Amino acid sequence: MSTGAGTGTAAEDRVFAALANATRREVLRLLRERGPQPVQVLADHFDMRRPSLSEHLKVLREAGLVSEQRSGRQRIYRLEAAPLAEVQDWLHPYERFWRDRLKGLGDLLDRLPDDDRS
Amino acid sequence: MSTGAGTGTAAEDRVFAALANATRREVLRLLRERGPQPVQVLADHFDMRRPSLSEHLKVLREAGLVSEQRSGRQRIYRLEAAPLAEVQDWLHPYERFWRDRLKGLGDLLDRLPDDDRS
DNA sequence: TTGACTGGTAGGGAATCACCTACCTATTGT
DNA sequence: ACAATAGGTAGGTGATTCCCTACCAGTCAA
Repeated sequence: MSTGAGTGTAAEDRVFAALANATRREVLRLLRERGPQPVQVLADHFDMRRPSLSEHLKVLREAGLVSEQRSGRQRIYRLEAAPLAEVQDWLHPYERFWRDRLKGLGDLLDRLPDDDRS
Repeated sequence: MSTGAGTGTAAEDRVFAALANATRREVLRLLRERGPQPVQVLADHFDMRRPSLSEHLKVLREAGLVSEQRSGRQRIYRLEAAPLAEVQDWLHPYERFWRDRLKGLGDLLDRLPDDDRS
């Protein structure tokens, strides 16, 4: 609980809300695939005015998904993946549901709670 | 790509949008921990009128995250975890970013694109 | 210092969201 | 048939989202 990871609070909410928008997910993909980039380069990929992208970047920043580093008059945005690790943590308890289902015994487990063994 | 998984389309959008709401995430948790349940039992856990919960269930249904099975006058909702597997697939290419960062060589990788090796 | 450039903030508008109160349908029990 | 129960749909409202057009602040180059 050092970083407040996976507690199900406001931080979690901000991350999921940030990921709810396709433009913002695309920004994350660009930063992942092309490395850190200034705003304008990012903006070239979208059919959208720059101020709108700036607001998306703000949402991502407040969710901790990107960081900015000033370099002259540019702001270089960089992917910060740590909150995505928390999403994976959130996802983890669901994993056996799709795994088990693939093995064909999902129906049995679906009818059973899982908190007995937690 | 058989089920249209992870293509970055409307289906993906519906799943992320569904997960953006804390009430809906809580519904998923309840279905996971307690197994399939009728609407009313789910509704007891929320400070919200039943019609509102019904709409949340509709969003979850249209995202493929729950299914309903009619049993008399009840509707039993069940967790459908397959779309969450797609979220995990979406998450996967980001994984090395938080892993590598933990090892202290994140800065190097952050500055490099990753699509060369894809 | 003036002008170009980068990128954020202010404020507004249309659309969507999340809730509500009615109301409707279907099923079950008497 | 009638009343009660389960749960969805209709329609309305305030808040939030996502976009826009100005406009402002900081940096660099002449």
